[in-house]
Formats: sequence, structure tokens, C-alpha cells
Amino acid sequence: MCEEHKTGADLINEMPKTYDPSSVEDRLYKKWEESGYFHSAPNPEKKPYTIVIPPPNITGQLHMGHALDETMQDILIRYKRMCGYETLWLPGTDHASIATEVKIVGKMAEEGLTKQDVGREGFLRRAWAWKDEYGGRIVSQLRKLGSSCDWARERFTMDEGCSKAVQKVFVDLYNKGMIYRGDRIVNWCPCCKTAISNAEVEFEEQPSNLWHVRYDAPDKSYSITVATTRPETILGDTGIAVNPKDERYTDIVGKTVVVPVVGREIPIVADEYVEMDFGTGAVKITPSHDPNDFEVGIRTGLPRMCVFTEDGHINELGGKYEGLTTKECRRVFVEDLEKAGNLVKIEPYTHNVGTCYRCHTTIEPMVSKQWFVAIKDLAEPAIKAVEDGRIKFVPERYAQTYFNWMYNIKDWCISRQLWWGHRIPAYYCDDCGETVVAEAAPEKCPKCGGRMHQDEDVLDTWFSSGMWPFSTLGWPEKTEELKYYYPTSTLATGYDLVFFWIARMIMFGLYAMGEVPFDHVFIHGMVRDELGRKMSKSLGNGIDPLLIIKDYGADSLRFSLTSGTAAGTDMRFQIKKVEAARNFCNKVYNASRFVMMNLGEEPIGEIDMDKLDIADKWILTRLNAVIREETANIDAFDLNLAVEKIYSFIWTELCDWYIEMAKPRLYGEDEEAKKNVRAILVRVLGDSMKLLHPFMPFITEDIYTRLPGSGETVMLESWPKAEERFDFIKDAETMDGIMELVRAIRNVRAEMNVPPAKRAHMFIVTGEGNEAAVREAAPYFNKLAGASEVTVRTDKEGIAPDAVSVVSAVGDAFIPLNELIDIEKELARLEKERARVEGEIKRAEGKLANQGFIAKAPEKVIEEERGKLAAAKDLMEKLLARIAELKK
RNA sequence: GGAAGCAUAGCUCAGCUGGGAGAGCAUCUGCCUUACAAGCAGAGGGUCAUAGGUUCGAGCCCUAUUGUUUCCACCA
Repeated sequence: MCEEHKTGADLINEMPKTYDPSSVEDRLYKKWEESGYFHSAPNPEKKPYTIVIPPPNITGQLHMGHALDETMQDILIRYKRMCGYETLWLPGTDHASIATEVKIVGKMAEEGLTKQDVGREGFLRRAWAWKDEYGGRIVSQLRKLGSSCDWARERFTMDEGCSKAVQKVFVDLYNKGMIYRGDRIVNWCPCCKTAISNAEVEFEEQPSNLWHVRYDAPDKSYSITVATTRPETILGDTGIAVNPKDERYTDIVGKTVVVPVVGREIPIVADEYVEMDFGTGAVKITPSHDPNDFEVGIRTGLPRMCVFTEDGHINELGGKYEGLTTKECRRVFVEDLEKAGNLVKIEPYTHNVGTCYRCHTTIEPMVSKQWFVAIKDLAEPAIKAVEDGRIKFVPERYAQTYFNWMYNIKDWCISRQLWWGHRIPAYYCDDCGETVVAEAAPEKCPKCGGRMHQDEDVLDTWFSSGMWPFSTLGWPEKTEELKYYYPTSTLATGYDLVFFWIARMIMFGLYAMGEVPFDHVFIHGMVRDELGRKMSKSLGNGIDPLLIIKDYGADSLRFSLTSGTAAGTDMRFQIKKVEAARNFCNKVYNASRFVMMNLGEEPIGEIDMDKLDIADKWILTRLNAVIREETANIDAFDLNLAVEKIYSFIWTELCDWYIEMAKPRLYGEDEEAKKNVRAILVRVLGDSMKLLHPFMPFITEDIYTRLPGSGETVMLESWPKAEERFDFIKDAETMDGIMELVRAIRNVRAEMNVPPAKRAHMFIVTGEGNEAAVREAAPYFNKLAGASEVTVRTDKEGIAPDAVSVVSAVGDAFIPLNELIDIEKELARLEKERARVEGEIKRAEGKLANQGFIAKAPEKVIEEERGKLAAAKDLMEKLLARIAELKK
């Protein structure tokens, strides 16, 4: 795009003084997308690097969690793309069975309609229409962040391919006996009217009571008191259990008691499950409404009696309580217990109540017929894959979280009493009850020829998202994509999805593909509000990323989410941080404006290595360092460290120092010098834009493509490599010393209250070794240290004895500013400095006098220490001399 | 009940395999110096939660304690 060389004036006219992200972001994203830069195809010439997106729910709106998630992934993808990998970031959305269905039911309710009113077909029509309307919303929002997804490969968990994968896995697992159907206690959400898995239950601590209830013998000759937190379940009691070792009850085990109020007779049984020390040592058993009681019931042969309806009411077995909600029933039933005289006492009691993770309704454990995955055979290889390092968690500690869950994993309830989702491919014969599980619906019953009907239920959302890494690549077809991109590379998501999603993907990946689904699991924390609270709708403290993008730009948002926070830990969202990021954008932008303004009329050539001065060598050495460090940081997933490196390189080293040091030459007469400085500036700025690009894609693209000699996009450029010819370690050290001296001079001037405009002739006295370097750097003292003229020499001859002096390792500066000096103040300053150096000498001497240190510390460390001591002593000598001078 | 994380400058947080404590913001002092006042220069501010231990050397490793957050389990 820079075929014609533009002059600085041309370029600067295009660039206002302040960076405006809104004027570039949408335009650049459109360019990227239309140019096909995001698209990936199997390429045997390159190594693949693949990320599948954690598919956001189609119900979703972009929130800060997504913003963080996508930013991390985009950084990795853009980095790897520049490193030469064939990168695929595969996007898509999740049908989110329960979440979506709840929304649609809610919307229908506004029209006064229920699911039953519209029927399954009608409901699904609405659901798909809803998906078409809103499913694209989140996807377009992801684009605002700059996400470089291959949109041509966008998938949906309920599209044809993914559905096929789901059916195949289901049928296959069923045929292997790893999926079964049975009556089990499940977590029933009376609001969503469906079973949910254990992982979907959230426990909330709630204050309640412990009701002590006496069960009398039919003839009242004995009684037994139990405590319960859920008195309404007494309606479903079918027994009382005590510990077999409990001598208090041995003589009544096997006898019966009467359920108070209800009047049924139930047996007293013995079971190890009962803790003798807790409460009265006797437990009422309600096998249909409590998971533990369910187990006791099986062991002791107690019958099940389900007294709740699917929507949380008491059913016909509840007698006069029929039709009450469980909550109402509790109140009424407790009253009746009291009237009957069976309520012994009420104790306040706080305990954890299971609630639905979607709607936070209290879960009612209920027996019902559900489909389950027998998890053990899937879990074992999945545990092993992490144990033997085929999958690595970043940070590592999350592997522990994973193991804890996996070692204790229970069979997975996968059927949901919902309509929106993958319908279970099981068919039952209307006549003989035969069950057929198959991908295609059978015409008729293979046993009796009767009519078959399909199971009404759908599968848990996570059943399909667990296949995401391979279903999206075409499985079960043997596609090129599957062969090339699977296993994927990095899976990035929040720690809240370790159980829901990551564990399931690992299990299914190993099962269906025989190979892990990804190498690394990159875990990030949650974005909290400024006060450290979760962002939630109920608190109304959520911050909309789109508004942040609108006001500050996507780059600023991305930067603020990436910097200053270590992987895997929660972060607080602070608008101040976004502002700081915005300021950085402006800094970068203005640095580029400066470069543009000074490009001159001639084309930019190669850097002439023979014409580098000490500042040039320094910046090139520093560029090499930042390339090496940042690259290592990203490779280790330390994105925060990486972005901070390039940040401080650009702001401090490039802007505050090098650009300032470039000015004398750019504004000077030496055309050759000018030319080389320009080449260096273009090179350093260009590489900086590449290094920053993964983090801030828009501004870097905007700037990079304006630079002379740049390609049409930065995102396809090669990641910078450190060139050895740019390593000038020794010169860079000297330059650091010169910079140290400049800082010291500035310090003195500031402390002496020398007006910035007041310039003075400056003498720099340096040792032989540094003379050449300091001479080279002399002009910089004009610009950086307020010198009007600089004289470099190796002796102090002719320098006014009362000049202000600044001592440093590379040399001492003398500034005749006598009239401005406050001798007392200067002495105080030198005294302070002397004390500091004295401390340093003591510290170093102490260390070197320590025999243990000399004997055991590495030679390199000892040498460093000796060097420091010598330098400090040298400095001390100068200081003392200067103090003596002033005191005269 | 089990497990993990965190505790560092006024605030929010970094700190890689142990080798003289950092950033951003805030504060104070000067500056509209022709890239940038969303900026420049300078300054102040920390017994790195507490107590022990290992080591020549500990913010970093070990043990205990305190505070705090989160996850898992869930005993009626």
C-alpha cells in the first residue's frame, strides 16, 4: 500500500493528534475478514495450531467473562499465526438446552402461552426462530473484540454434523453398555421441570430448622424421635433407620411405628449409614426423596413412595395435602404435627440447600427414570491423560481440581425433560415395550412389529459440547480437517468449566478419537467488579464490554484485561486500568506520528551497521532483549508478563529515551545520520507493532500498515526474531551508565529548583575507557539534561571548583550554576547520597567477608558483588572530595 | 468435613529455576520542551500477614498460626 512514497507531511495530515479507535476498528476488522486472513485450511507445509472456542450460549450477550476468554485465545492465535503455524480458531455457539428453553418459555408466558399450548413442534419452531434471531448477536459481538476466528467454519452444537456426532456417541456407548436407563434419585428442578446433573446443583447456605418428630408405636408402647430438615417428606416415609450397633434401639429394630398425622405403619430398620452420635441416632427414611435414603431403601428393602409432582406440588399420595406446594405443605404439616402432639421441638439450623444453577430454585431429590452414562470407564483414561502429562493445565494447580472431581465422579445423568436439545435416540414399542437405540428411527418394532415412539427427553447440553473439539472438525466423517487439526492445541476457558466441560471433552475425546482433545488447558479467572464481587444481573454490577469498547476501544479493553494479572486468578475490573490502556494507545499512536513526521523525502533504506552510534546500539540491543523475553513469556502462557515487557519497551525505552535521543540527529544537518536514524526508527517501531499486535490488534495494524515498506497487514507478518548483529551488550551497558548520569543531573536540577529553561555549559569528566562513548552521547545531554554546551574531557582542569557536580559510574558532570546553588542544600543532598553509598559499601563488604558466601555462592554472583563494591568505593571517594570542596 | 488460592507502596496488582523490592493509578514539585497535557521531568511512600526453620543468602522453599477468598462433599 506504500508503493508511492508519502512524505511526512502527507502522512501527518492523515493523523489527528489523538488516537480514535472507533474510526479504525470496524474498518480494519472488515478488511481482515473480507481478505480471508482468518481462514485456515489444512496445509501440510505448516504445523497446525488450533483452538476451538468455548461456544457461548445463543441466549448470551457478551460479558466480561467472554471478553477475557476471547482475548486470551486471540492473543495465542495471532501470535502463533505470526510464528508461522497454520492457525485455526474455530468459532461457534452452544444451544444451551436449559438456559434457552427457560428464556423461550418465559417469552411465551408473556403471550400467555405454555409449552403444552404450542406443542413440541410449535415450540421447536419458536426455538429455532429464536436462535436465528439472537444466535448471531453474540457472534457479532465477538467480532468487536477483534477475535480472529475462522468464521467460515462457524458451528452450532445442534447443527447437522454436531447432532450426528451426538447420536453416534450415544448409540455407541449404549451398545457397549456404558449408557443405561434406570430409576434413580435425581436432582429435580421443579421450576425447569427437569432432572439436572450433580454438577448443575449449587449449594446455598440457608437458615432453617431441625424439626424433631416423634413416631409412636401402634400401641404407643414405645416411640422413636427423629430429626428432619424437610418435614414435608414425612408424607413419603417408608421406614425409620437406626445404626445396628446402637444399643438404645436394638429391641425395637424390626418393629413398626406409625407415621404421625399420616397414620401409615412403617418398619424400623438397621443400617450402617446412620450416625449414632448425630441427633437422636434415628433417621426417617424417604427413599423417593433423598439420595441417601434411596440407598438405604435398596439395602433394607424399603419401598419407594413418591409424593411430589414434577412441578413441586404434593401429589395424590399426599392425601389432604395434595395440590399444596412443598413449601406450603411444610408449614401446614408442621402445624398438624404440633396439633397431633408429635412435634417434640424445633431447633434453628443452618444447612446447605441444593439449588438449580440456572434458576436457583430449591432442588427436590426425586426418583425418576433417567438415562445415565456409566462414567468409570470413561473417567479412567481421562485421569491418566492428565497424570502422564499428555494434557497440561496452566496454571498447574487446576490439574488438582480436575483430579479431585474425576476421582469422585458419579454416573452422569444425561436426560433432561426438555424439548430444546438433542432428542435421545431411543425408541420404545407401544405394544411390547421393546427399546431400540439407533441413529435412525426404526420403522416398526423389531420384536413385535408394533409402532415405536421416540423418547421424549433431550440430552444434557454438555453431552454435545463435550464433543466440540472433534464434532466441529467433521467427526464421525474422516475429514481432512479432523486429521490435520485434531488434537487441538490449547483450550482456554475459566476455571468454572473444569467439570462441566473440560472433563467431558477429555473423556469423549479419548473415547471417540482415542486421543486427547488438546495439549494445554489454559485456565483464567473471573472478572469481578471494582469491589471484588461477582458481576451478576441481580446485583446489577455487570459492566458491558461493548460500552467499554465504544468509549475506549477494543485494544484498551484487551490490554486492561491482560496486564497486571496472573493467569488463573480472579481480577477486578477497574475503569482506571482501561483509561491507562487508552493512554498507552495514544502514546503508541503519537510515537508513530513522530516517526511519520520525520520520514523525510527519501525512501527508507537498510540500517547501516557502520553508522550506529551508542544510542542506536542501545535501542537495537534492547529490541533484541524484548523480543527474546516476550516470546519466552508467551510460550510459557505468561501473557501478563509478555504484554508488560512490550509496554515498557515502547513507552520507556523507545519513547522516553530513544525518540528523544533521535531528535538531535533528525533535526540536524547530517543527512547520512538522519537516514540511518529513520531506518532504525522504522525498524524498531515496526517490530514493536508486531510484538504488540497479538494484544492490541487494531492500533498496531493501523500504524504498521502506514509504515514505509510494510505489507498489507501486520497480522500475517513474521514474528520478530532477535538478530545477533543487533546485540551490543557492552555498549548498551555503557549507555545505561550515561542514562544514569542524565537522570542524576535531572535530579540535581530539580532538587536545586533550576528552572527547566535555564541551560548551562556542562563539563563531563570521564575515564579513558568511556571517553569515546560519552563523546558520542554528548549531544544527548543538550536535549535530555538541559545542557547548552557539552565539553567532554578526561581531567578536571579548568572547571570552576564550585560548579555543581554529579558523580556517576561512567563519568562526572560539572555544571557551573553557581548563582543558583544553595550550598547548604547541596551539602545536604550529598550527605544523603554519601549515607546511601556507605550503606552499600557495608552491605557488600559484609557479604564478601562471609566465608560461607565466598565458599558456596556461584562465582558469577561473587564477581558481581566485588564489582559493586569497587564501584561504590569509587563513588564514595568522589563524593567525599566534593563535600570537602564545598565546605571550603 | 476435605482441598486449593491469596495476604507485597494509600488503592489495584506483578514479581520467571532463591542472589540488592516493581508497575499502573493516587500523592507532592516543576514544566504547554515543534509526537503525545490521555503528556514530560523529578520526588516521596513497603521490618513483602505473624512466628519458627532450611540456606552463604528467603517476598520466593519447609512447618505452624492468623485473616481472607474459592472449589468439592454434604449427616438426617
